[in-house]
Amino acid sequence: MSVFKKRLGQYVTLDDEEWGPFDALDHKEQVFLAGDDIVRAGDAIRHVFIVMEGWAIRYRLLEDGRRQIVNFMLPGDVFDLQSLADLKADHSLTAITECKVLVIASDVFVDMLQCSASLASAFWWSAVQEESILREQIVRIGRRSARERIGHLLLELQRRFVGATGLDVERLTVPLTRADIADALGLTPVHVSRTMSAMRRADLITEGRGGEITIVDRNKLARLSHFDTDYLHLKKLQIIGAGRRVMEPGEPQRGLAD
Amino acid sequence: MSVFKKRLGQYVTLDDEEWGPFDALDHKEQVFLAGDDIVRAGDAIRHVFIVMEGWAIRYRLLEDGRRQIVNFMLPGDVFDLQSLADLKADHSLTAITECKVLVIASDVFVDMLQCSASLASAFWWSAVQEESILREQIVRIGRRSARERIGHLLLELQRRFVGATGLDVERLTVPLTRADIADALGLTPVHVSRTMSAMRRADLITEGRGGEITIVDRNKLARLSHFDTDYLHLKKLQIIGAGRRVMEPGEPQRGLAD
DNA sequence: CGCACCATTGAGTAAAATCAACCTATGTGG
DNA sequence: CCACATAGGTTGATTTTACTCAATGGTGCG
Repeated sequence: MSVFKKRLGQYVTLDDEEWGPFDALDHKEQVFLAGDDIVRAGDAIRHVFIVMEGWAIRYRLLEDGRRQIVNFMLPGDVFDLQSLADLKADHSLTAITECKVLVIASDVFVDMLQCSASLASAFWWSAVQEESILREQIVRIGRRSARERIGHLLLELQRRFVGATGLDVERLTVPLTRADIADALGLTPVHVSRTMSAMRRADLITEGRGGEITIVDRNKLARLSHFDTDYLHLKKLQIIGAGRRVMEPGEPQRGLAD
Repeated sequence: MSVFKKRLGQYVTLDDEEWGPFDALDHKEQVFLAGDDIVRAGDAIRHVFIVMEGWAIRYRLLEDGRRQIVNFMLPGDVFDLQSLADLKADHSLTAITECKVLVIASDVFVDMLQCSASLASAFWWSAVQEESILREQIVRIGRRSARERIGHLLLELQRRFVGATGLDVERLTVPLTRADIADALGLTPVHVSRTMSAMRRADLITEGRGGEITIVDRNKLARLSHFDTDYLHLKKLQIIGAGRRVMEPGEPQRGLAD
């Protein structure tokens, strides 16, 4: 099953028939190399994109070169549903690793939403989750210390990655430079470097070759970063892997760092 | 005409017939006093709200009492379209002045959207604009100095207020304490006070009785704060008042601080 | 009047930024 | 295979920005 269906599956469970109108969509698949722009600020957007593989960033550049990364697009993420409103992009989207992306014309996409209430509901959840992630990003930057910001972001990325792939990995390969993390969290690369060094010394994370970050003790890091998954609006937890439990919809969820 | 229709009118122009399904909606009107909660974090949301009068804030509280205001709800603003996805609120909404609010059951609202493409498009724009305002808030907090943040926020609030009321006011009555501004911008009240004093001394703003803030030179403040209205996605400018010009849809817009 | 709430101001401190040097991998061309 | 360039990460010294703590004063209200 595609990462995309797995991701939406975190909110609703659709059977093959319900996926029908989606599977029948006229679409193309496009590959972007690391560094390629997917959407440029000012572009008229006429397509909906779904990330199948790779990571991308959504960011704004200020006149003087400062950059703010607004959020990260991971496998399974959908953007820009805002294109349905026929507007110009107010920010840019760039692949930071090689990305495989599904591209669907906005009008075709709208037709699909109108003919299937269950698909519309699933995509609506996706849009709501994205907005919720933006709000959490505001809280993270506005009211947390550097260490809390970094820990919180790592936990979010890890949790979102698990949601899309179903793989319960503590060891996440994060293709982000110190500058990327800094521009996402409102810090400088130097300070990110120092803070992450301190986090390594405090046994919160370890780092290996090529951006591989391991969260040593998820609960401890979650406590220190005040991370709580509520804002991701996950209705159930479906994890595939050795010795993992599978939760049913409706089963109450632990609040912290699951 | 209601502030609400005026606000959506910034994006689309609908005639009486097109507004029909909206006017026919079963709704109630509710008044909240300053300090009243409109939505509490954890509540199941089953209603769409439209602010007719007054100001409200959307915010999250951290465990240790820190507060982050995510955004401000002004007359004409619609929330929570996220209720259409049947989720629990991950944040709270509180009136900061007396608010008159239209309350519509989510399912009734969805029915209306489905029977009118032009209304659906108008509300979709409203949701897109809200998300765009969130992204700009991230940029503001993440990559701007205290003075830039305050100037930028004041300009946004002024512009949004003009959009909803049609009154081109330089003198905006902002019902916000220093603590509110601080919690919105990731600062402390003390620093907000100091920075705004400096802004008064620099003739960027003046302040009168009861939170009345006048933007002395909008263009100068916009330049200093790097404020640009693009992210508000306004298609046309309709201003009522002495000696004001009225722009037609399609007419190009100036980028700065209009 | 006395209380509550808010804004302001001063003094000292802390967190993060800046500037700059240096180190390590990786990749390139001779 | 080595010389060199590039990009990213780290570390030290110093400065800046914003925070903290604390006192003071105004305003509105019962």
